[in-house]
Amino acid sequence: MRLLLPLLHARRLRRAARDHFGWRRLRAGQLDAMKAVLRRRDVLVILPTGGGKSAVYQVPASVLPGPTVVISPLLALQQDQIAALNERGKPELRAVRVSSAESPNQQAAAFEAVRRGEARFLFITPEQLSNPDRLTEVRLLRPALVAVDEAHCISAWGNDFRPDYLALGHLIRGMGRPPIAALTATASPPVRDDIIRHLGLRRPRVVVSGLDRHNLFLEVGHCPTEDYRWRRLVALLKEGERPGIVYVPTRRAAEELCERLTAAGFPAQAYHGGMAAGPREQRHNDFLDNRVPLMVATSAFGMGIDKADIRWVAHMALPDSPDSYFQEIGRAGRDGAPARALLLWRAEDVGLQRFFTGGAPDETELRDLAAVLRTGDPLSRTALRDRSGLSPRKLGRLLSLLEQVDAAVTLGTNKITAPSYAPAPAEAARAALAEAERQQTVQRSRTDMMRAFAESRSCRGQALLAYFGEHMERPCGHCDNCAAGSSAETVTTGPFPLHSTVRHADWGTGMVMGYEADRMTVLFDDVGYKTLSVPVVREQGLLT
DNA sequence: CGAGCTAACGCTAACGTTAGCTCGGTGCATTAGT
Repeated sequence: MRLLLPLLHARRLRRAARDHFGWRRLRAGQLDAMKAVLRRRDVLVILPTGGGKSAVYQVPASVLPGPTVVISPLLALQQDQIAALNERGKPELRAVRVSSAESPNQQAAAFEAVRRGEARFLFITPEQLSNPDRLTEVRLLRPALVAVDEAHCISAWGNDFRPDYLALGHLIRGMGRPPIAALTATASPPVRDDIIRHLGLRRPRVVVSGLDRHNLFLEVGHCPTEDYRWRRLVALLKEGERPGIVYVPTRRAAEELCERLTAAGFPAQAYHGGMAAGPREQRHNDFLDNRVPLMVATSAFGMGIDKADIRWVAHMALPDSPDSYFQEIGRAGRDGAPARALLLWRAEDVGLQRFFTGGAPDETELRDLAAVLRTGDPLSRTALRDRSGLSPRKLGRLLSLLEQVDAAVTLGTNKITAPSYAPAPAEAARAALAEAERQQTVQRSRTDMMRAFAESRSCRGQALLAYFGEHMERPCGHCDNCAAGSSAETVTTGPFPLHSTVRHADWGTGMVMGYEADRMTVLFDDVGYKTLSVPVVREQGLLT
């Protein structure tokens, strides 16, 4: 019986995929992950190409005895996902949502539909769940599964931008701790660790597949001047392939480049987070429906672009990390036809990334805030803002740091206080500062890796995969360096096995991520990614 | 770090130069006022 169960699961899943979704085949990675979900195991799924990632939770959810809560970061994205499920017209796939876009009546109706079994999926944001009453309502639904879509947001946004992402593990425990399926298109080992740690995944089944995009040609151009960068972009546009996405670092650059391109005879539209919701949605849809051949956008344009025939993605600045870069170029060529990723970078681009990484927080402000939390009653965010005089953004960042060093805790009432085991304010401030520095060091090391990738003369496919902790035996054959013949033809290995743990006198312990020509990349716990020369490591015994 | 703006400077006045400053990404939810 024990041996039979997996077979039965596989049959049930295949039948559900066929009956509800019309899919006759499931990929190996997909089926493995689905079986794990059905066995009520936590899973972490990393699948770069769009098609089929949602299926990993949706197919098992359609046969599970209970509703599935889908935590998804963007309301627009939720809307598309819900529409896609409801269009199938199957009762097993009906989806509803609770968000600020619904009236209290609509929200009540959504919960009621799930309670009655008329809806199977409840879409919701982390912010909604951080409301204790809301969380209770969700718990009473007795969800059979929680799907965390775009799970890399935990790592990318949790620390400063959307702090409720960091609390997701607690929130899911608060809804009775159903099994969790975390899904993302890209997650390097430190991002995976963040996801597993913050969600509190228990011995998760990690499924990684398809990181090497064979049909995606990787190309990097170093640009000494802004004018050269423009000319390289124009050269790409003259080839005439459409549609394409041009990523720029700022909103202003998006507007300006869009205008300049249009004036130069390449009709384009701009997209960024500062636009009004109406035109923004309009442009998004126009792009999906082929009414916009060129989109000039900031990183706001990304998640939720489910379009298979994007022919290229160009970057007009160095992205902040290979994580972001891989996520953004991954939107090209999902149909499997040849597509291109062109990175046009200047050394000056790094400065902007340094700004975005943020400076060190003020130790005095941290200490004062920690002191306020320890004296008196728990306070709401608004009260804390009045008391401390800090801006909402800054207060959020400091609170998040203090929470991470056990100097602050958010209560069920959504009020914040210091726990009984909190360190003294001075100690809390010191620890929070150290934590902030650690996060910045790791982020800077990611930017360093991005720059190293841009400057590399070796195979780019290998370099990217090594960054994501995967080994590629031979050069990829679909990057500029391979085409130029500068990628090393021999299989490169070194003194330590891949993924083995090493120790460096100054940088502490780390994991061997990969070898590339005579260099090796190590991911250190405290200082992030470092690239070392293999001969030097050998001669001087740098690592043990 | 760099772009782009403003004000001071020089001193025939007009306007060119420059020092000093600010700003720069990603979104949920909520609220006050039409």
